[in-house]
Amino acid sequence: MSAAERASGEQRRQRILDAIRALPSGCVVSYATIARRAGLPRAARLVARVLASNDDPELPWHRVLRADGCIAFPPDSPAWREQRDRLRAEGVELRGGRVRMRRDDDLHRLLWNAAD
DNA sequence: AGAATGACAGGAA
DNA sequence: GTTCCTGCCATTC
Repeated sequence: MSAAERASGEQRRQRILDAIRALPSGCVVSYATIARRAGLPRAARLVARVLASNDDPELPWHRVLRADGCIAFPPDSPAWREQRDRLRAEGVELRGGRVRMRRDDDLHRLLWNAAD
């Protein structure tokens, strides 16, 4: 088990927030990718919890999507539209209700893994 | 203490 | 491509 996986709840939360803050504008990744980046490869749901309880307005939460490219909120809900708008403002378009991110996700994972 | 819940994932069918 | 099912982590009933 890695050091990150042995970390306390608060430490895990900070690692996850750091991983999200590292996302550049226009870059979208999945919850699982953030979890991996935080050293917690099985904690995708924890990432969701952390985001749900986040209060930092500077956090680029809108760059985190489900693995299938869908926005995690209920379709057409206020939160869903807000996330779509924020993404669109960064040049990320939704096609058929989802973002084309197969390649991107893999690319960023590879870049991050390569950097580790 | 056990069950239910949620901004989830990955493999199977 | 899809939907379905099982596994995950932590919190809340």
